[in-house]
Amino acid sequence: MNRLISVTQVLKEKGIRLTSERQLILRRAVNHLHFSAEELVKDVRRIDASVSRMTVFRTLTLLQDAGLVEKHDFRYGPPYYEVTYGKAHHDHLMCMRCGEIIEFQEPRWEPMQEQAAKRYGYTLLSHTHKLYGLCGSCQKQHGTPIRKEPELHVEEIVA
Amino acid sequence: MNRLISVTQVLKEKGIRLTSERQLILRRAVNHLHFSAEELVKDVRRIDASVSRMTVFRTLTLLQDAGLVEKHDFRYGPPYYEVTYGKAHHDHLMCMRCGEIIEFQEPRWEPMQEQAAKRYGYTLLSHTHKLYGLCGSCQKQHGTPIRKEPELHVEEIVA
DNA sequence: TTTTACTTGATACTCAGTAACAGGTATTCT
DNA sequence: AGAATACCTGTTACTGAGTATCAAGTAAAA
Ligand SMILES: [Zn+2]
Ligand SMILES: [Zn+2]
Ligand SMILES: [Zn+2]
Ligand SMILES: [Zn+2]
Repeated sequence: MNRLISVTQVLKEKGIRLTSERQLILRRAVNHLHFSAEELVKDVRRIDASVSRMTVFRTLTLLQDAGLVEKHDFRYGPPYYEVTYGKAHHDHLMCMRCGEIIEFQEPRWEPMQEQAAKRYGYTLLSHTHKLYGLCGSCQKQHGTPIRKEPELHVEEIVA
Repeated sequence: MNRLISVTQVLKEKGIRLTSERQLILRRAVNHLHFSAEELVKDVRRIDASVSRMTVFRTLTLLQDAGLVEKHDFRYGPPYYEVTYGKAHHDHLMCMRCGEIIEFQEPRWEPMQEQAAKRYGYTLLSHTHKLYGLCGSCQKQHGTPIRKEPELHVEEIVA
């Protein structure tokens, strides 16, 4: 898996020790697209139950500080994490009913945000832009109430 | 206070009972711009300690469901609430150091988001767009580290 | 007036983490 | 190699931002 190798590479360059726990956590993280912390904990512990919840959280913040992982607060469901290393900037579109998350790019917006910030004397450092709606198939299910807890589309274990 | 009157008006029209607790909570809420739930609890209880935390939370969700209040998850600090009733749509710009929150409008973006969603077969229902950076005065303070917990600019009590 | 519905406060619990701390591993120094 | 040091880990306890439950109180409807 290419992405795993390059991520571990970056960690080595930053002098971050690559313990077996961290390796496992990384291996599982790059296998998901958007995952909650608690999901990652379960996923990791299903493979090695001796790895503690704490270590998963600690590794997650480590990776965030190293700029490899980003945390996204979506309005529905828990915060999701994403291994962004090697991916181009993108924003997110979420279905409020089934929880599907689509990543999209809108290059025209990016410079406009910088300008907006400048109008108020700010230097822009980052931004989040999230769209919420109903996906094609969920639009058809008129009767069903909107679920607040989205299903996650998590791949099967390929430890 | 005009805004308070029109907000209570809307609640009456919706058949929501306007108890004394709710009146106090509303009165305090419209007095703040962006406030955390816990702040509102303290603020309300400073005036009437018999009002429970629960009631404040319940009223807050009540107001959200009625579409009068919006919750904003900013990346730094706790979630903030805002009485949006009577205000035009706007997005937010936050200083990562001092926590200042600026509301701004960018009418050109709004239709573009609809289009972006449509490209993926989605109907857009809402969105959040938040910019993070450093305000003018915080840009000058190079030495000081970036604080994660922003100071809140809360007005004095005018019960 | 009696029944019913809504609202409240107290208490307990959950979820997503953080903090403190002691024991275990690596790394570095001598 | 052995000692000193730094880093990493698991356990336990705690926090913040709520949610769930439930009994008692209050208001509205019949
Ligand atoms: Zn963007
Ligand atoms: Zn859907
Ligand atoms: Zn907008
Ligand atoms: Zn500032």
